[in-house]
Amino acid sequence: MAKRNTIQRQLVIAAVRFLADHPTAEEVYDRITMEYPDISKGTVYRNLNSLVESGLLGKVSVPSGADRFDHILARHYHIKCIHCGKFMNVENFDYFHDLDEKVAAVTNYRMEHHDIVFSGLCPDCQK
Amino acid sequence: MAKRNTIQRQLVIAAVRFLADHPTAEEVYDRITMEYPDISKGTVYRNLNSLVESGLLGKVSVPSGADRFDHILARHYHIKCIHCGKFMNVENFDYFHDLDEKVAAVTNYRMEHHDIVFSGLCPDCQK
DNA sequence: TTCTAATTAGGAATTATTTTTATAAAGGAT
DNA sequence: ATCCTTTATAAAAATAATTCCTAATTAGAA
Repeated sequence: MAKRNTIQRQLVIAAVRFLADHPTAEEVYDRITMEYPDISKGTVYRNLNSLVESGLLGKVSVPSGADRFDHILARHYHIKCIHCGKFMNVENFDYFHDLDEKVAAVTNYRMEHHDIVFSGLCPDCQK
Repeated sequence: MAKRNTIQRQLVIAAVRFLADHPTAEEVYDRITMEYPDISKGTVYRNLNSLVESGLLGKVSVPSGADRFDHILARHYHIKCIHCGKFMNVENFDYFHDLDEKVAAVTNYRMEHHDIVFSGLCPDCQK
């Protein structure tokens, strides 16, 4: 039987798209409960992970923090400010499409993807 | 005042070196309690993070799992098997020393470092 | 449609991970 | 030795994520 397109599933994906900037599961939950207070946190977590498995959302593992979810599916990298914790996309920087292949050659893994997280001081925090 | 080199601190760093392959805080704690059962988990966490701040250990944020600690200080990348969860270093692959600089140029961050985690099927799990 | 079986949600509890807090103890400086 | 600061312990709290059971919902068959 196929995956069911429940109201909760729609709410989860809509919330991630609305929040846009890599919300955590908690932030997605908070957003949804504003208009649909009866959803349970377990449901949000379950749907987030299910949507990631289906390839409809991305998931980013963040240093010192909860996992974040991404509505942008095109491959890209992330950057985190070591002072204020701000987490965002690296814009104007090309994805290394051949990197997986290169590392596959030296590791003998069947490569799926790679993640890069940069850490540094954001312009605001440099002041 | 300088950092004190306590027994617990020595035990923590020795355990990470002994375990070698990116133990989690829990694994470090388990290892130490085999010979020194009175150490508390809070102490292990505190010392691990303190050693990371001092630059004596590395810390790696792992997709879907607890943070891992690394006794190798030379910059390198990591790879995780999406099937068995095995986590290891990428050997024979050069670190991109100029990558931080390039991304700093497009983001205006004062860059500190970057982490790359590859995900794929390890040779064993391909069978 | 209506029925049926499988999936999913709800709600709470549980597990996992990490940090904090309130003492107590210990090391270094004076 | 005395003072001051750092660190340890132990427990609790905070944070993050998953699991369990039952009831409700949904997709697809009839």
